[in-house]
Amino acid sequence: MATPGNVTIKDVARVSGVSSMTVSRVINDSERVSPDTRRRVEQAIAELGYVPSRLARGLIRQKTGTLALIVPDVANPFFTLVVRGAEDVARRAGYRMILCDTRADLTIEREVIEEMLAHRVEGIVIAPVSDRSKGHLERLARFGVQFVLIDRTVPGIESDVVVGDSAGGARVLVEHLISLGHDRIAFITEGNDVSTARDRRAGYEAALAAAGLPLDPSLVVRATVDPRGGFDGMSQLLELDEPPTAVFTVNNLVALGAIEAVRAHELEVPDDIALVCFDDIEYASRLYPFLTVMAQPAETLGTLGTQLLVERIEGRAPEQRRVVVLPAQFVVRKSSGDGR
Amino acid sequence: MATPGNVTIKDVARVSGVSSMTVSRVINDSERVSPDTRRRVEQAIAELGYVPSRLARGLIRQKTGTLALIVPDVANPFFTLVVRGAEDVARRAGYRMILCDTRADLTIEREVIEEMLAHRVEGIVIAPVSDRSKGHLERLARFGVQFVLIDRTVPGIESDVVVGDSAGGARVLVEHLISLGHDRIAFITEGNDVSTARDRRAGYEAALAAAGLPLDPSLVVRATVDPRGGFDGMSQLLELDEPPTAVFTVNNLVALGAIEAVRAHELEVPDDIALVCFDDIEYASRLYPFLTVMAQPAETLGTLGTQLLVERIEGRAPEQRRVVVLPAQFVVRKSSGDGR
DNA sequence: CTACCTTGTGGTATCGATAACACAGCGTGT
DNA sequence: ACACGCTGTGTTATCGATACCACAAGGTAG
Repeated sequence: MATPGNVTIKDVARVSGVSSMTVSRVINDSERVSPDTRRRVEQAIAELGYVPSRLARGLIRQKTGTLALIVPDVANPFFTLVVRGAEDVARRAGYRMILCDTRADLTIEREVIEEMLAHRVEGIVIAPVSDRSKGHLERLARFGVQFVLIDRTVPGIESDVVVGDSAGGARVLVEHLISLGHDRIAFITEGNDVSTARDRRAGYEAALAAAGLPLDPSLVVRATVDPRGGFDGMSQLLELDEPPTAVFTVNNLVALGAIEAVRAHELEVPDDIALVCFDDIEYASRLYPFLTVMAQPAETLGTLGTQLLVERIEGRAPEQRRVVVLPAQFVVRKSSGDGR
Repeated sequence: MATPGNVTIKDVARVSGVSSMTVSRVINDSERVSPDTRRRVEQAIAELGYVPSRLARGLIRQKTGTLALIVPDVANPFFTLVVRGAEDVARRAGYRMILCDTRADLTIEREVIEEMLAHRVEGIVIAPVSDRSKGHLERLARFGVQFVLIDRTVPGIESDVVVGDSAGGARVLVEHLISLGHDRIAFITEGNDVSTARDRRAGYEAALAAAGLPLDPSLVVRATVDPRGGFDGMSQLLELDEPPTAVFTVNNLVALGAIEAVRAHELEVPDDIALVCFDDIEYASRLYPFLTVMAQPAETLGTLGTQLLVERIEGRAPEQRRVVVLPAQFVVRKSSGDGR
């Protein structure tokens, strides 16, 4: 049997005895079609299993109905929720969503952005790798493709933005540790060229300063944002002459690795080291409500980011850029301990 | 400044003083272009920021370089890994991947499949909602779109398939419970129209039969495959006159809910109820290695499924369908207890 | 009865790329 | 010197849809 993959509007036209323009009108629910004709055309469509090509339509209409979502790590439970939210809003708004995982690699990010330009996506929701993504983003702007930054800002890029309150959240977490009596509090973070890391560091420093605690540079260690980085970072801290009594990690995955390092040193969280971090791990917390976290509304970052994007694409957005800072939720569990 | 979004091959041709065919040849690395011409064209491309449209190219070439991945729940850590694997292989093979989340809803599945047909994706990797997806899949086949089933088979659909060993894995899990002395072992599962549920049930029954244990229908309860379903299912079991002493759940999310139900009844896993399930939860297990699971190679399902698909699209696959059953890894942790 | 509008439909150009073919210019073997 | 082949380039048709304009048939106003 013939594959209907190559059934075109002309085939439908021939079978139903009208021109392709009329078929097009039926497909697009345009007014000017007599009920009788419409019926005949619809029947032909059903018979032939015709599906209009979005390629051809996109080419002539100059819009594809496709968006892209670019994140650094889909397997991070935080971004997984972002993905779900974004995908859902896109579908409801009548758009398809292409997912790209950059693996936090600037080169891959550049490549996927080029790909998305070639695909003529109408807009992009992106959690950029770092400030160094600026070049790619400027290229997007020059190309005339709308985009919304989520989770991370990039200095010099004036697009719509949806982020969590990193500075405020970090401050609350660290103040919590201080209130429990800690005065040597470390921070395991990633490079300062990622806005969330920068902002969380600012919150960390602000909390220390407000409490009159000194800022000890040896307590701020830099790591990759995955369990391995957390492991290495925590190991480094534990080997200091005067190790910290509490640690704040820049995100959930780093915290997991950090805990593993603590255990590897035959110590325990929170008894020997108190721990707090950004971002919850939904399913882990259900099983074992252990980590004291600043839980960001991940799914909302995805949904809201996509909504702002769609509004802008459809010209329903104000000219002014919109910067949304979503509050995070402070969830106290065991890992921060009961104090010293 | 003009947005280069509408820079076409003709603009490049004009600027570099050649015909668009020559530009096309440069873009496609075809041989027959003099070094000098090539240089001029490349410079014009750079100057104008030209990016060839995949729409136009796809239309004329009759291929889009796009695949689709359709899963029932991207937020399930199992499928998250599938997504990562699939996305990665697709990118390396030079394809883009559109992600669709059906939320285990047959209607949404039908819609997204139609969308993907309209997009003229070259192939689809799909974890179908259930056996009732058969109609959609037949439509795909008739349309001439290649697809590979992952995680779940569908009776009557003879495509390439990559699944985990559900029957074998289930049997091992239940035998483990039996070896620990349990003889009232329950199974919380989903509808029998999902192949994994069916196969795991077969494994469950086989293990009981092999041990000479009776099959008590009241110990097999049906639930939705999420924590809520697990909670409800376990609650139902705990309220039996003679509750089970051990429970096998059809997947990880169901297990989480089941545990919550046990706790809600002021009982404990594994002391009061032993628990085993399919599918690990990577980050949860790192934090708290608690669940005894049959860990499927989720990322491999994604990578291998996509590889098979690409091979088939590119005509490098044998005519014969390929059915790959990947072994799962049995990981004993605490939730199954030390026996009675 | 004529001018004009509305309705339903068709014809043709077009979106941006490539396939298929054509062809000019030059080198080469005999 | 001629047929032939190769190199580099251009011309035209085409992919599948829609925009835009044209137009016939019938209704309505004056």
